[in-house]
Amino acid sequence: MKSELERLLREALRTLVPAVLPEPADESQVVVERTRDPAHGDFASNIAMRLAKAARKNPREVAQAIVKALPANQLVASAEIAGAGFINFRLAKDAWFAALKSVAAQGEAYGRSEVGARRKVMIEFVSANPTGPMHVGHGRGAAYGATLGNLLEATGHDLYREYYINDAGRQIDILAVSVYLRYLELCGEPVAFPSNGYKADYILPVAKALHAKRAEALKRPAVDVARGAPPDAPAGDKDKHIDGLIENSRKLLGAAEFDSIVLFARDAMLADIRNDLDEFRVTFDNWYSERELNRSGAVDRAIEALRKSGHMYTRDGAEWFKSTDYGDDEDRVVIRANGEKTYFASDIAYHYDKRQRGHDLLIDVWGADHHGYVTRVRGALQALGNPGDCFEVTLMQLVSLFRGGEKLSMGKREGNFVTLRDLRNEVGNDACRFFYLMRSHDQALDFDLELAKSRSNENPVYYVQYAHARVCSVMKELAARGHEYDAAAGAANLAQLGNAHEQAVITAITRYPEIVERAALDRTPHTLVHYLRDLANTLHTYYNAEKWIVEDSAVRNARITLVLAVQQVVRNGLALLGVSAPESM
RNA sequence: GCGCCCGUAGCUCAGUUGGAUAGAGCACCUGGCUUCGAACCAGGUGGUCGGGAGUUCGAAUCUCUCCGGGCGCGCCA
Repeated sequence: MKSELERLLREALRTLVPAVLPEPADESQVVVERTRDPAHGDFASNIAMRLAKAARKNPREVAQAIVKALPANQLVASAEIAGAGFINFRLAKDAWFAALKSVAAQGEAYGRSEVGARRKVMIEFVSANPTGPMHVGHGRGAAYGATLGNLLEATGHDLYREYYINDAGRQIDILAVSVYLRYLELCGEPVAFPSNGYKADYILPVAKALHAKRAEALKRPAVDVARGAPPDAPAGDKDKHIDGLIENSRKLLGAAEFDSIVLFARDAMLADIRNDLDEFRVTFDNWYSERELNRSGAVDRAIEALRKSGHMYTRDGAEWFKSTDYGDDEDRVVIRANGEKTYFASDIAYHYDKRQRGHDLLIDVWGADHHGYVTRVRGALQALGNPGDCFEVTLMQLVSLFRGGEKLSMGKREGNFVTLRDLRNEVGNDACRFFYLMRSHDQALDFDLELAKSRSNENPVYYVQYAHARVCSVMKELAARGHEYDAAAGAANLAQLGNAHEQAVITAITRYPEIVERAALDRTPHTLVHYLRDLANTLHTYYNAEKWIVEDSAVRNARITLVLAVQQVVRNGLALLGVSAPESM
């Protein structure tokens, strides 16, 4: 539910519409919105224009009829026509004070709602390949997904957060063989390292741990490992080199033993990722393994179900999903001519499985470079009998790193990328999350390390946090001067709040529930960030304009009530963002 | 070539289910601490909303077209 104020106003207008118009009116035409500029009124509505359009009437006459019919009451103090079809409402003070009191009454729950109607939503995000540490691009998805999750939870959705582990297929084999080759070096059996293997520093500790655990048990002659996989393979044939090494290793060790290296390497990478995310205040209800998905037979079952749907066919020895039936540019291979299943097959099964587990809405947070996959995954879900709108993807645009204005190229294999952990250590978790969330997800993000580090004091996160700390500070000062805050007296004397600054503050506070709702439903956490900045601004302005700790106890308690409400909202908002609300800075 | 994202103040960005005079931050200029923390506040300079055409009472927002930038178009994952 939106704010109480809007609900009441909407209701009042809804009863009016039939009185103004003889024809029954569509409820969607009852539009009540906040004005950007409070000078226009507390609420504004362009209902007159919409109704006039629907009924082919003169907008001005409609507006006049509405204003005339709307009785001045406890809610609305005045209504006037302004602009093209706008009606500006001035709300009665009682309405404002009721809203203000509800902040104190609800505390941490202020801003929460049930618009989600307990809909079961799964959000899957990050899902970085466990082939190395997370980089700054993953950090954006992590911050976004975690906060969107918080928002959905706060708005009454039954939320489930999941991380999909890509631990099947070629990439994880390459990780394993990279670790194994380093392990062989430690055994005194060096093998020429493939150019497209993972040769970054983080591989070595894993190899050492493996060596510590298994000693020389996995040692095989270098010549055998390298046999038929010449490192001098011609350019463009890099894959042959590493594929040969993988195949030889698997043969020499046996499939089970090679798999144990795969799992060992995977778990080491996952432990690091998990720890990184924990520190970044990003948590999941479940970590779902692609490997297990395969093992359980879920992939085969999904493919079988897809065959029965009649949207599969064979061509050139491969099996294809007819995704063009669902708006894709071309059909997609599910089972290759060599009998192996594609990554797409896993994805079909995984998303099918999510639905089978009872989630109504699947939200995936992907990098924008995967946008081409949305249609085919949705198509597969539809072919399997699901509604198309049960699947939603938020695409995160690229994060580019700059150092002193110079763009850094990043390659995971080479390991010359800046990790999320490095970034967090340099900038801090709070600033990091705030910075990631400041921009719309479909806006490319340029992250300048020098700027983020050297000027972290100018990061807007401090501006918002300062508002919170400032109220804490005033409360300390209040006690130091021998006053005690009397909440009952504050609530009883809200009528003392009347100046323009106080009105602006109250207006900002009452907008909060609407902001949270919109941010959740539109999947736009950045709007909450901007709101908090605005809210902090109104508080700082108020602080500089008026003394809060005054001799008159009625005024003093009323003002303290107001600023404590702001503090509560700041705290609630920052909590959704995963940013701390410090008592002092 | 096709698909998606973007183009708004000097810089970084909000605003885009069509609505009032297009807004912030940074930078720049002016002013405010013997008075609850100046990590703050007040005021000011700064705009062909990439160009053009269209739709209508009304377009930064919708349509078309052109220009510029990014990403993706595999029987890889």
